[in-house]
Amino acid sequence: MIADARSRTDTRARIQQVAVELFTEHGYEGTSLREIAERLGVTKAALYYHFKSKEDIVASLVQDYYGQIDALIEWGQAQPATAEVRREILARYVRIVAEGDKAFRMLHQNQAAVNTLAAAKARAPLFAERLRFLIGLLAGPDAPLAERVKVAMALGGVSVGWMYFAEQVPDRDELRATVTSLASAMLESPMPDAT
Amino acid sequence: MIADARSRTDTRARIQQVAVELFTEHGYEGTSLREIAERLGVTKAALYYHFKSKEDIVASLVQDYYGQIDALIEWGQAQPATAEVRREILARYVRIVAEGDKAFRMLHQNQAAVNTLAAAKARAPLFAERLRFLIGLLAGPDAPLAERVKVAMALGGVSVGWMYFAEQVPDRDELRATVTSLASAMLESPMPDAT
DNA sequence: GTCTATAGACGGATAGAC
DNA sequence: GTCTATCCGTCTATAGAC
Repeated sequence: MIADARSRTDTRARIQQVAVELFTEHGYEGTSLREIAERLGVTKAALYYHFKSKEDIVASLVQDYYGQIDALIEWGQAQPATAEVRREILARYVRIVAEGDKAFRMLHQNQAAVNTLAAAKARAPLFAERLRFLIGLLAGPDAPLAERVKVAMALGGVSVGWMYFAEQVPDRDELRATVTSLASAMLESPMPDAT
Repeated sequence: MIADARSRTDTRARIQQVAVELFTEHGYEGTSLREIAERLGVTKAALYYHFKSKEDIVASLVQDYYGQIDALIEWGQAQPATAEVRREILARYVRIVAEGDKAFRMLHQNQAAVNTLAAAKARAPLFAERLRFLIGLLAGPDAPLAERVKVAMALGGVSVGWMYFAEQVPDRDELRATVTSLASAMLESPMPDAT
């Protein structure tokens, strides 16, 4: 554990990390490879050794993140559809959001740009597609509309609740527990009467 | 009501409308003025008669939309802090989201780009700032963290719940009622025990 | 694995005619 | 109020030396 702890070829990981920061700050299209290279203290050309294009950088981030969501969906589909499983799916979802934090925020703040990049390759709006599966798992595939809306709102609440408070809270684990139990409570609450 | 119903100088409004569409599809930075002009059947230069810059176009959209939110916040601050007022604030918020629909989605999907544009002018991240005020109104300014998280989640749920279902639902008014009553129920529900 | 240098394209913005 | 023409900057990406 001495001398030049980073090195080897974690350069790739450092590029990803800086890219997340800058894409979050200035947006994907608003960030040039020059900026990324400068913050890393290398030149643009060096980036092209590790990634074949700018799009490839963001694609690697998308894959890392959505891979976790997809794994959760697969796991959920293999479980029985009980209330307890649903609670567990939700808890795991919150954990993914909480740990993927920075990448998650970046993707959220660049949905338009990221979706069009993805749309060029595969036919699938990223967020909406995953949300659809998660709603299916948590509400049952042919639950009435109001139930599905409730589930979507609970999941949306998780994103906003986490992202708004994560940076300003002393104890992130406590926040995670709070968000999880609030979202669970919403899932399990009966439908209110229409106003 | 005959002949050439659009004309006069609603060109400005048409530019805004097309801009919302394209910024949503390809992102703000991913959309060129050439594309906007082409879809309108005019040239780039024509746009500059109506807006002094590309940034100015998005600024006009931001102002239209956030002006409504700001008006709601002002109204709320002038009301007594009763449960009924809170329900009304929430109902009005949902109405703004539902009516501002397209602009709202565009702003959401371009947060990174839009925030940096705004940050250059005034020191204020747009979304976070408004959210802060709304949370203050709905939870009380020095409510405990968990309460504020609950409120943030309810508001976030409104955005996601509306945006995900708005395009695929037969009756938007019914969706609005559903979203409103679900969010209200969440606001008024007691805090669950931590898991 | 990182550099210098440059190709090649496209962007926002302006000038000035009509 | 819209057009043609053009300027100038920046960007992604590549070639080729070290």
